[in-house]
Formats: sequence, structure tokens, C-alpha cells
Amino acid sequence: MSDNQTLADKVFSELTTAIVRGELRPGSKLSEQTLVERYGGSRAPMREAIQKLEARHLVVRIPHAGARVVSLSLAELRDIYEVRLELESMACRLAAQRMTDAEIAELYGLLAEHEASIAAEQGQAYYQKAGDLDFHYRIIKGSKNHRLHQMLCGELYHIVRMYRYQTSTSTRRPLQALQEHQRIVEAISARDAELAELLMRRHIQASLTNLENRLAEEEGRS
Amino acid sequence: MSDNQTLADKVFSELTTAIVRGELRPGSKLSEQTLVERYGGSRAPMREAIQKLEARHLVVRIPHAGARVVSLSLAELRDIYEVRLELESMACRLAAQRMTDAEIAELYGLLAEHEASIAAEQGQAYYQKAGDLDFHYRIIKGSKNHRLHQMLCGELYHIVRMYRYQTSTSTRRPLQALQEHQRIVEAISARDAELAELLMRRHIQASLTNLENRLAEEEGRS
DNA sequence: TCAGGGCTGATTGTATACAATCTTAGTCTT
DNA sequence: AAGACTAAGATTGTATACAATCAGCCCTGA
Repeated sequence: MSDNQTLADKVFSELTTAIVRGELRPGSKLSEQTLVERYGGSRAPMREAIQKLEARHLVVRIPHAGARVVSLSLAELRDIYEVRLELESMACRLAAQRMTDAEIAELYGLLAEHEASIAAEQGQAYYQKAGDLDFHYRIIKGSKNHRLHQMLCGELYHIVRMYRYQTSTSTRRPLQALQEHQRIVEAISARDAELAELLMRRHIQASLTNLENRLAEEEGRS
Repeated sequence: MSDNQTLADKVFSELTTAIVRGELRPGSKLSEQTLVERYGGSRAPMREAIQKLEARHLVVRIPHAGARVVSLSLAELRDIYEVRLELESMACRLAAQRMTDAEIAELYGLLAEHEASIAAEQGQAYYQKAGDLDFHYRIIKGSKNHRLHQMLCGELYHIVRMYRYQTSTSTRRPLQALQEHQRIVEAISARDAELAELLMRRHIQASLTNLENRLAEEEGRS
């Protein structure tokens, strides 16, 4: 029953985490033969795993030329952040309308945990980051829109996490982020959808403007 | 050079149009063997084609049990429309900011064509539908956000087109749609991003509310 | 020295064969 | 008669082999 997942799925999972964690650098080649040597099995499941990665935009495949880990330009990253900004604001609005009281209570609990971990200063960047992801994840799920959840968690978030170490956002300001999270939850709790959306938009906007500044200065240089 | 596309790609294209046009009914099974008999070749390319369809959410694949053409519930369709509403409004806002004057001029030209075809009453539902798609497509492209373009055109639109014959929207009111299109283009031309977004939101909202009404009455029935 | 063509090696695309799993029909039990 | 179990058949997952294509290198000629 737990062995229900196919070999291709397992390799896909392994490769996904490897790419997201940066163990496989952007631009590096993924030859099918290499994967066979590393993970065992035959080429067929490896091809399937690569195709699934391609579907999630984690690798780029060129016919007869192989697959490479995706390497995004700043412009492409800006595109992704723009879309994420819009979709996650939307998710927050819907969450304010559709989350159950129990789910909101859980959100409060999560915030309390974060607050404690920050206060104790045990919560280093890593914990804060995981907590941040968890927070956003719950709100997305609270939107009760399955497709929205799929798009944000299945297609955009891997990329965002992958490039997060570059962007240096929402990790250097844990306290401020926590306060923003608190206000968002308050808005959701008050069922104020418009305010919740606005606050989430602002919360994410910082990353985007940061990115656009870098994009502008890079264009100025060239 | 034109033969550069692989067999899997060709089968994928064929199947995509077949599904979108309704020649393959939602829920019908896609066995690999059947595809081999219909399109020739061997199972390997067929598997790849099916996987690409799965990536675009046009089929659902269950391990060891095969692939079926996706069959969406009204609730899932609502989710998709909600996301489309948000993304396409966003696209319209960005288009107002980023489209070139030449592209806007082309939009006006497109509107003139539609007006003529409606006035001559040669433009039956089919032409109007294609024209409508073209209009929306150009605005999406005008957003200059490649990922947004990918998501709307590559992932959502096939589904929307597939179920459009059910929803009966934006085909029975060609004149009103045209007028709404004209106002949208005027807003874009005036570089009024907020207004353009608002108008597009209203323009698409009709389909969504229609869908939600049907969803509500279905839930009331059960 | 450099541009261009062709060859070799490697890699991907495709075909076929085998193994594992699911589905379905039938039978048996309660 | 309804439901569960079993076995046969079919279908998918995997492995291996072959063909087609591409990348890199050497060689040739101006």
C-alpha cells in the first residue's frame, strides 16, 4: 500500500528535493544514463521522472539534446513573483471567506509557536523559513480552491524556494514578518476579505520590489 | 527541420485537439495499446504523450490503472474560473502598462474586424468565439509576463474551451461582448491600468457567476 | 590561421519483451 | 440474493535492444 508509488515517482521526488535544495545546480545536465547509475533501474522510469520535472518547470528539455536544470533569468523570476503575488493575495481573500473557525484557530496556534521560537531565539533562519512556508501553505489551503492550491504549491513554490537563497527576503526580518502574519490572521478572523488580501499583497510585495530593483540595476549596467 | 518534433509530440497535439473538441469524451479511457493502434509507433511515445497530457491536466493518470480524459465537477470548474478571472484581470492591468502602441493599434484593428463580421451577420458563433479567444490571447501576451501567458494559455484555456459548450457564455451575446472589449481597449489605450483590470474582471465575472448559480442549485438539489 | 565538412562517440527517441499490478468475471459461502 | 474470494485476462510499469539525432573533434583546403 505504501509501495504503491512507482519508481519513477520516487526518482522524481528525490530529484525535486535535490534541485530545490541546490544540490543540482541550475543549468547542470541530467542525462538519463547518469540517473540510471545513481538511482538504479532502467532508462524508462528515469525518462518519466524527467518528464514530470519538466511538467513542473524544474528542468528544461530539448528534443534530442537532453534535459537541464532550469536556470531562470531575473526577468523570468520577476514574472513568477508577479504571478505569485496575485495568486497568493487572492488565496488570502478567499481564505478569509471560506476558512473554518477551527482552521483559523490553528493559524493562531501556529503564530504562537513562531513567536515563542523567535523569542527564545532558538528559531534561526531555518525554522523561521519553514514556519513561513507553513503559514503561507495553510492560507492557500484555506482558500478551498484546489486548482489555486495546485498552481501555487505545485508549480510556483518550488521555484520560489529554489531561488530564495538569492533573494534574501523574509528571512532577515523574522520579527516584522511575524507581525505582518499576525495582522493577516486578524483580518481573516474578522472575515474582512479585502483587508486580508491587501495585507498579504503588501507582505509579498517587498520581495517583488526588491527583485525589480535588482532587475533595473542590471539593465542599467548592460 | 520541420520534422524536428518527435512522434510523442505529434500524438500529444492530436490528442489535445481531440479532447478540446470533445471527440474524446470526459471520462473515456486512453489505453496505450489503443493509441498504438490508432496512431502507429510503439507504446513508449504514447506513454510520453499521455504524460504530457497529464501535465496539462487534460487527462488523469492512476498508477497501474491507466489514463482517463479529465472529467471535472462543477466545483472544480468553478475553481478554474476563479483563477482565470484573477489572472486574466491581472494580465489586462499589466497590458495597459506594457503593451506597445503598435500592439494597441492591432487590438483596435481586431475589434474593427469583429464589428464588421457581426454587422454583416456572417460572424456566427464560431467566428465570434475564435475572435473572442484571439482578443483575450493578445491581451495576455501584452502583459509581457511569460509565465502568466504559459499558465493562462497552456494550462487553463484548454479546459475552459473544452467546457465552453456547456457554460454557454460569451457566445450568445456577441454584441455586448464586443462593446465590453471596446471599453477594455480604450482603457488600455489610455494606459489606465486599474480601469482596464476592472473592466476585464467584470467581463469575465459573468461566466463565473453563471457557473456559481448552477453550482448552488445543484447543491440545493442534492 | 581560420572556415567548413565529415566522421566518431555519446545521448536521446523508439521498438520490443518481460514482470508486476489491476480489473473483471465467475464461483462459492453466508 | 448479496458479498467476498479467486483466477484469468488485460493493462501498465520496467528492462533491454536498436535506430536516429546531436555534439565535438579532426582533417582538409584556401
